[in-house]
Amino acid sequence: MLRHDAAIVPQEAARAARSDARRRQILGAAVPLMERSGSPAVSMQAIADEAGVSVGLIYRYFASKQELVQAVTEGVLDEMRRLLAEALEPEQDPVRQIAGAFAAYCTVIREHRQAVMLTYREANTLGEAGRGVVKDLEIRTVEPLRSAVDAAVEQGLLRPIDAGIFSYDLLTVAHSWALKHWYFAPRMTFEEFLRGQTALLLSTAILPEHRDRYTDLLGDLV
Amino acid sequence: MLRHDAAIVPQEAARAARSDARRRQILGAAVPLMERSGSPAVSMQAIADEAGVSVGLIYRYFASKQELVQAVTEGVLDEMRRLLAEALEPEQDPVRQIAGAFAAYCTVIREHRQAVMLTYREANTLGEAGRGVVKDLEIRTVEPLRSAVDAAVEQGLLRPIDAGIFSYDLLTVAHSWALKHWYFAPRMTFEEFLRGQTALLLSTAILPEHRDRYTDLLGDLV
Amino acid sequence: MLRHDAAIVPQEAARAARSDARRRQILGAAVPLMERSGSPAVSMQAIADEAGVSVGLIYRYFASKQELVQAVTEGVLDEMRRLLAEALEPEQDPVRQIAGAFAAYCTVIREHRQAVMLTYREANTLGEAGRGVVKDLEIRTVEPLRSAVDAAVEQGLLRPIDAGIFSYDLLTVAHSWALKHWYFAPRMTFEEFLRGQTALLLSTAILPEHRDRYTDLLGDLV
Amino acid sequence: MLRHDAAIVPQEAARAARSDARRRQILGAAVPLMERSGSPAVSMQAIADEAGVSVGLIYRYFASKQELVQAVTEGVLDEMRRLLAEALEPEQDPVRQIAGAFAAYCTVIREHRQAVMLTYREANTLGEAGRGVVKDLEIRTVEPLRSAVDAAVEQGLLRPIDAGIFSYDLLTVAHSWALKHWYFAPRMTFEEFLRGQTALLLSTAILPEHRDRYTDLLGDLV
DNA sequence: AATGAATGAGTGTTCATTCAT
DNA sequence: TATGAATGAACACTCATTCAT
Repeated sequence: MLRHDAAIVPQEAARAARSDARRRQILGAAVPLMERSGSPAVSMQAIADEAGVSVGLIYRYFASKQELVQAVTEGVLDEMRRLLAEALEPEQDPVRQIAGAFAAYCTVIREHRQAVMLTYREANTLGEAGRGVVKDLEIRTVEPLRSAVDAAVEQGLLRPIDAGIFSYDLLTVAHSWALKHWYFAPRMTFEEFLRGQTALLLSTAILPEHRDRYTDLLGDLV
Repeated sequence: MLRHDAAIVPQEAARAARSDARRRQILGAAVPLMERSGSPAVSMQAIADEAGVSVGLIYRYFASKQELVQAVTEGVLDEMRRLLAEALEPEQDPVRQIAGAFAAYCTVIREHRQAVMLTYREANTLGEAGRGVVKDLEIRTVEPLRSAVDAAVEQGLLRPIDAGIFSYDLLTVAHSWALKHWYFAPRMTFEEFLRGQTALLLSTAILPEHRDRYTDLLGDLV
Repeated sequence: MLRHDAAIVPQEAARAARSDARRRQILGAAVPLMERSGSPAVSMQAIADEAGVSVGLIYRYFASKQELVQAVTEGVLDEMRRLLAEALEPEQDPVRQIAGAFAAYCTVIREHRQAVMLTYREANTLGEAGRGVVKDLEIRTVEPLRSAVDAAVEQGLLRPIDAGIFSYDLLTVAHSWALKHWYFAPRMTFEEFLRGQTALLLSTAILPEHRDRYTDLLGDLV
Repeated sequence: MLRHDAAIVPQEAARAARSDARRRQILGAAVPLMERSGSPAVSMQAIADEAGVSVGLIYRYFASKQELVQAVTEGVLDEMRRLLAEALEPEQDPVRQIAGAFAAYCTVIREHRQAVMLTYREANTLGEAGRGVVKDLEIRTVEPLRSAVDAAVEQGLLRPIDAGIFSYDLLTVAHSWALKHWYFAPRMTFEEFLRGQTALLLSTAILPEHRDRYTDLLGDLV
């Protein structure tokens, strides 16, 4: 019996691995297409062609187009969250943690503008369940930022602002490099955007008596 | 000849007026449908039914669905701009002008959440030309805010912040009541959102020596 | 107002007439195809081609394939009923009425073997509602036969047989010229089938004292 | 060589036995599915799942779905024939043989209504060859009935009726408990159906001078 | 100016069949 | 022998667009 199991289990593991690879292959084809044109404009045939598989095979891995769109959106959001978590650098000072996280967000968003726009576009076409997942993922994404803000307030570095509002504003403004790219990009470089927004938003929050410690972040707005 | 002209011109004017009424009738049917479901999910037949006209007639006023979607989007944006302009109250103090404009934006957005989301959704499906119009309209929308910021900086009430960035951040944050409604709405009332955001964003910018004059706007964050 | 109505009503009547003609055109194409191959084997495209219209147009007149199949089946059954009613000759003697109706049934069935088989095949693929209509039509079809049997029993010409069973047996046996055509056709002519079955089934029922009056129907079986 | 053969032959027999078991396993899964829904509505995957084998394996035993449908139909017909042969009780009197066979037919049909309907439905979708087998099986099925009728006629118990017609009518009427179940079932019990039809059909055929011997069969219709 | 019948290309989805393992 | 992943043609159905009236 043990031998039997020993023979079976790796076989099943191999199958699961192949199956996972297929899913990734299909999603990998679908993501850029949907980033470019939005899910309604992308046909299953186009995805199949891009992935180099047949239409029928997609339906072996995703029950419907709706489910595929859902998986694409969640995948993109999860990837964003992962990248953001990864981009965070360890930092003792909570204010510098906030600034670092904001910079990390902006940098990742700069590299994945299409992905950000996809999440805004598709979030509304998803069903109720799908929307729930999207929300959860976004809240988990903001989490590091939020806890840094909480810590900074607790340590008396920031005014007693609402961490929920402030961290979401930071995320929203970071997203605006993608959503309002046509506005910002012709007017400033990404670095100027990042520096300007950091100064603008942080100068809000830092208590006057601690500003001197963050002149590098606040620039002209000390 | 003169008489002829005299007879024709009003006739043409009447025709133009009727034509305009038809356009508005069709757009008036299309807007709520597309706000609810997004343009790809709304068929020309559905719009015709809603408007009480035939499909064929729509094509007499809009060359294609694409063009109708464009007109819907522009119409919504223009309506937003108009409403915002209208909501602005005359105000001498530029800082209070900013606060007033932001409050006006938020209030209008609160009443037209679907419209805001439509502009984000459709903006990316429009062609290059369409996108240009959208951008122009948005810039014209921010204009009152921007010039108030400029004036406030000039009068030495605000730090020397970039008016372009700051006014766009204000717009973006106002939009977030629509875009992130699922996040904010369960956590606070609209009034709390408005008061909190106003204090948060303005406290950034107002120079310390002038803060006392705006304690009503800054709340706990003076 | 009257003049207005006078202008409108014929217009609508004309439209209804055209619409009816279209329905008939589509059904006229669908019926022989489905008689030949059964509804699942006939594609909407094939029906459209046969009718010389586009697929889309079919859906203007029938909401779904299911509904079209239903209409085809009902149409065939109704046509059968109509033909049978038409083939009935006025006849005083109820026994001769029965024989005449049976002969009429067989004759119509002989000309529409495919149609009979279609009704047997499709009846089971129809939904509950559809099945109801089929049953009603069949019961209405047997009605003339049934009332003739009732009359004959009442007048003491037949034994006290169950008219419901007997008339349905007559229908079933008439159908068997279509359903078991491969069996009967090589063994006898249609006339032999008709004469044989009439004698066989009627000799059952006629009371001995009246048999002499029907020697022409009973043949060797008097 | 002999030893080789001796080793091979049982091996081949074992293989054939296994192969037969597989066929039965697959058919056993396909029959109820197709009885319920008709062959076009049953996918090969569904049959494989029901049988607990893979799709591929089905194709090792049946060259195509068509062939499987054929085998299912033949299997059902053959099973019907077997059951009917089995249900026949030894009986000296040919008239009682006829009545017994008819009762046996009706009883088996009552238990296998779906199977009967399947044979009517599928018979027309089979190819020419398939139809041939179906016919042969049906003729073999009627055979006991037919020879009983022949014997009864020869012994002077029945009028000189055509045994081919009469035995087929008996089969057809027996089938009508399945085909017209919606009509008969709400109007009478199965026992009433059987008794009524037996009396009705036999009273046709039995010569007057012998009727007294069969009052139990003829009921009111003696 | 206005209608809506008509088109047909295109969509998402299914499923009989094959074949590498 | 047995699997089930993979194929792709076919299906029912939709809808932007046209055009005779």
